[in-house]
Amino acid sequence: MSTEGPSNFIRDIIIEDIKSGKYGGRVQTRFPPEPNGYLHIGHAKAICLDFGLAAEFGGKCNLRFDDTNPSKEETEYVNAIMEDVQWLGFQWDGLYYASDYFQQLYEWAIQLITAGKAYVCDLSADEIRAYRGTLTEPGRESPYRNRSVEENLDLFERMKKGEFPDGSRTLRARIDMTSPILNLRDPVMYRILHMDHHRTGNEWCIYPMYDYAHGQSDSIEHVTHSMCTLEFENNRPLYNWFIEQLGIFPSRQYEFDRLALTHTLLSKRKLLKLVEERHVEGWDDPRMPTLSGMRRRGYTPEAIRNFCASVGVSKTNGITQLQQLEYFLRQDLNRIVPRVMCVQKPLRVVIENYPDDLVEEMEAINNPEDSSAGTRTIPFSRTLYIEEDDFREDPPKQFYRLAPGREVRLRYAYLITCKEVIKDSSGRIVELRCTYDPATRGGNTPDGRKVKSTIHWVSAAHALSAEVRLYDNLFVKEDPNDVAEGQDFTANLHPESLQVLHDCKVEPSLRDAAPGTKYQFERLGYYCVDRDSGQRLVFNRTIGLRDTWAKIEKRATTGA
RNA sequence: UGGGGCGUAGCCAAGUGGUAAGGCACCGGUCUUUGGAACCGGCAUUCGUUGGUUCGAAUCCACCCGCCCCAGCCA
Repeated sequence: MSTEGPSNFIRDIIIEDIKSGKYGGRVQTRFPPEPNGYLHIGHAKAICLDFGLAAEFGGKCNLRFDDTNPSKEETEYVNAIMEDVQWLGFQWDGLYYASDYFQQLYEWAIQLITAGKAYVCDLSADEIRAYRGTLTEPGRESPYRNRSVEENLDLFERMKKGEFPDGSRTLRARIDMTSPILNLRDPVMYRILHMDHHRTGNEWCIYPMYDYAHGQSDSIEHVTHSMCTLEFENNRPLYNWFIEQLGIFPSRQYEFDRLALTHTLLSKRKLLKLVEERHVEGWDDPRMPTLSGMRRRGYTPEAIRNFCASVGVSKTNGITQLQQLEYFLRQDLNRIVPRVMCVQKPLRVVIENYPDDLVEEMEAINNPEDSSAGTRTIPFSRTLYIEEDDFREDPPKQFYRLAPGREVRLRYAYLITCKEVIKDSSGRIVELRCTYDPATRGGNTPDGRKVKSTIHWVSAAHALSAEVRLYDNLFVKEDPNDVAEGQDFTANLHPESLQVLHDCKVEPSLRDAAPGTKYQFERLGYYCVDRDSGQRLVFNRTIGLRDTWAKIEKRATTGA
């Protein structure tokens, strides 16, 4: 057991519990998603906590699907969730479903009815709401609250048998209609729903509510520490009430703050709207904050886990800046991903004094952060492509890339000097005529001369064409929900969150790059091969490199 | 005077009576065949406010202010 390193209040509680011998030093947690949608980065924080704490203290963590509402749940989501949890790097001990417990829950309901702690109520949904009272006024007791145990037992059994239509009756806990805690004002335990369930089919037509299922499910699994997000603080009294009335294993619930990120939406309802209204291409669109979207974008599980660890666990409603996530992404990618050259916006360069028929293989380092990654060779020839942004006919101050008369280094190749700029009839620069210094092969300068810039390139005759998809934040504003009256978050959608470049040039070593493979395009950023890639190469930009020049240039144009 | 939570730097966050960790961002600098990475340095006399207790308060007490959650037969 480790008690070193950054802690948090839940971890501290666990350490205390182990020390005091509560639960015999055992730690059992669970991650309990409802299979009604895809997992996103917010869930990743919960997963890291649930699985991470169990692992740290030699405990176990179950994956339990909270599938108590058949109207929203599907097997497709169950499978996607399992895939995402494993991709993130975690393996559950037990795999369970709340629906596994339907029979036990039903028997416990009968036990509560028998004890006079639950009753069948014939009030409609509207009536129940009216009887519940308000935040400041107490509720009123249902006229059905004092039915006899026998009648309740009979009615509940008939509810189960399917004798009544949806919505006609509910089973309610008999607690206190005047409680200041709204959840305790005779909460509904069961509702009638004649609907197929993704696992139990038509076996049941009454389904337990979250509050009646969750705590008992934890208890059945002997969960010691049940973590959930802050909005469930209000449910804790009820969670405890059922466990106490039933006299079952005392699981305890602890609430922590939900993850929130700038420029990002993490509400299943809103993400669903983005998908349905085709603002994105699907749940795994690389701009989505879903784990499947992030995976396709090129995120690594390690980066996400490190990020989750960095934001900590507390009870404050904070909004973490996206840059913090991006930092951990770059950090991980930087040390594991091979470098390669890609020219996104090609500008032709002809080396006038380089032999027309010569092709040299230049040796390049695959990953300067990892010497075991070795080297590869890249063909060099007379006609090349360089990045359009790496040349300025009239270079501004502090721009030290290529310009007329200026010398720069071609990465791993030669030093070249720009002699002439060729334009088309419209004045657009179409080609640069340069000369190279044969003594600088590999980019070395035997005379010790310095050049201020090294730029990337690709041999025109050897380059492969590729499509590159550049992604930006899906939302322009930090808070996507910050909109004018009458608008919704879609008003904040970034019109250029996806930009497709169709004729990028990549070095030939990328010919057979398989989908999912990650690279750093030198000086540009991190990219990965999209699943759309085939005979035609398609890359997703995961994240750009930090760009100091862009910052300088922006500062200059903004007029600082 | 409904209940439950939370306020420490631009953001996240340690800290639980002994004189404000760390990370992101930002700003300098070193180094560099990626304007990347790495490295060095800077960045809260003050912890929502106001009082009080104390030799000593972000930590204890009181009041006030602000924000979040709860009135689904959703989870």
